[in-house]
Amino acid sequence: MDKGWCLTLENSDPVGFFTSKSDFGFDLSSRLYDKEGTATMFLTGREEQYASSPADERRVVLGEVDFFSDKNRPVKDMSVKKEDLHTARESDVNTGLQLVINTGSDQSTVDDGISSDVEDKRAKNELAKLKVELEGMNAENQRLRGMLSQVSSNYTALQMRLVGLMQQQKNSTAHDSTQEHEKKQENGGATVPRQFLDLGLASEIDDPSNSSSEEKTTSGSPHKKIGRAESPESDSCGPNKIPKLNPSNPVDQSTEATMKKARVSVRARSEAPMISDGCQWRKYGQKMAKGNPCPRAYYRCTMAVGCPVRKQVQRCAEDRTILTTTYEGTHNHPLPPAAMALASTTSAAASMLLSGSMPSPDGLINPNFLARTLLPYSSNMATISASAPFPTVTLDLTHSPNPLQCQRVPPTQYQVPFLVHPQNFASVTNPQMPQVFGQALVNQSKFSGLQSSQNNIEQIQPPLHHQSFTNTLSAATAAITADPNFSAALAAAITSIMGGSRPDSGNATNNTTNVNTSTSNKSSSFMGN
DNA sequence: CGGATTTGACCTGCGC
DNA sequence: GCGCAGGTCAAATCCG
Repeated sequence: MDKGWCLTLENSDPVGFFTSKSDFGFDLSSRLYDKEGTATMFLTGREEQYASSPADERRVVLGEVDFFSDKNRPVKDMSVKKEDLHTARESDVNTGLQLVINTGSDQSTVDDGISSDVEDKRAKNELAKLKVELEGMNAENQRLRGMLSQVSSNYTALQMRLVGLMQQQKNSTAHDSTQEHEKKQENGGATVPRQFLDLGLASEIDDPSNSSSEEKTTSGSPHKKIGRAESPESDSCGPNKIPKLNPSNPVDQSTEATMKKARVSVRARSEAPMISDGCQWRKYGQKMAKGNPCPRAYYRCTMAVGCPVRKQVQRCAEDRTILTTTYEGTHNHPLPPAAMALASTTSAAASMLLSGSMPSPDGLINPNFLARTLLPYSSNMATISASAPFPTVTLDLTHSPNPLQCQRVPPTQYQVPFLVHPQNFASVTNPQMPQVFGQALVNQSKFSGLQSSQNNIEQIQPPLHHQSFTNTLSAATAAITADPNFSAALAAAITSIMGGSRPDSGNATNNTTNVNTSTSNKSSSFMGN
């Protein structure tokens, strides 16, 4: 014999037996309403003993409880909107009366004064709480903005200083050497600082040689032919030149080559033919790529003479709203801080990818900075691949932003406002230079109304700094506050990759780690909440 | 007219 | 060595 609870309707036969009150499926402190919500029928629970065997129908009533007596009612006259419970509970007990159970539970709108007050108070409390949270986030937002701009300005200053130092070094070596020796000094000098400056500032070291070789190409007569064997790979950052000039250092050779090849790829949804990334680009080619009906366009940075940075833009074959932009090379010119954040991020990522370790301790591309700068994409995916032929960092921005971001950023046709929203000034990336984003939309005059001439750059800069940059930072910092976990995840991903394969060791194999904060991903175990 | 884009040709690297 | 695909060049063309 078992003891249990018998549920009965008022003045009717039992409708069910349960081993405990909780098994009723709803609060026993209930009354039943008809569809109109008027007539009530009390639920009554009786404690009974009954046979566990179905054959034995005998029951012994031990006691009967009216759950609606004042003594047992948990909240006096608490009632619940009938619709809620109708849907939720009607199936639990089939009374055959199409009754609606009123449990007196606390989840619902209210139709009497007391519960109304309680609900109001609770709502107000929650509202106040949210306000406090919002204020906190705003404060953090402001703080991060300040940090971001400070880092940007620090970087710019440091970069300019480095340029000056390099120029100085170049000049001093030039005076002391023969012409042939000069060349060696230039290139040799380039490799030394790079060793500790890593990718971000390495571009500056490349500058003299880059500029000189590029100037040969660009500043010369348009009809002057540069030997084909020389042109593409004879860029100072090209892998073929270094070994000749510095054959005694194979490590540097491979590093140079890898740096040249290191790429940062950004996938984003955009209707525009090209996402704005703060740089000025000139299209120099277009090619049909195998396996993709969409042509691949080739662009070269024209913000400075001889800037070796190039990018490829191609639409995804599967989803043509997705635009894949791949950057390669290092800028040889300072860029406005407008787009520093993300540029630094990808720079740091690429740097780590290439160096096989966390960024140099100079602080420019330290993990914290990486963290802050990558966070705008926190709800998206960063894929870092060391697969051949080039180590590539891919920022996949095609995933939906997380709810927080949705709330903070007005919806646009783009999913990633920070990157491709025309008004927010897209900021994309440079694989190696922590300063690429800036002057976005210089080439996107159809969005901004700005012209894309060199002369306008200066005109553009003030609004960049004061308006668009602010917008960008807003978006960035908003995203930062939205997901504080992403940076650590990315750093872990990079470290993970580096642990498995070092591109500069020449044994790059398929070794891809995904950092995905928006969807579950088996390969990113470090992103668990 | 000057700068940007287009486009066909050419070069290079890689796999077979 | 050959063919293919990716990447680049530069003359032609477009456009403001």
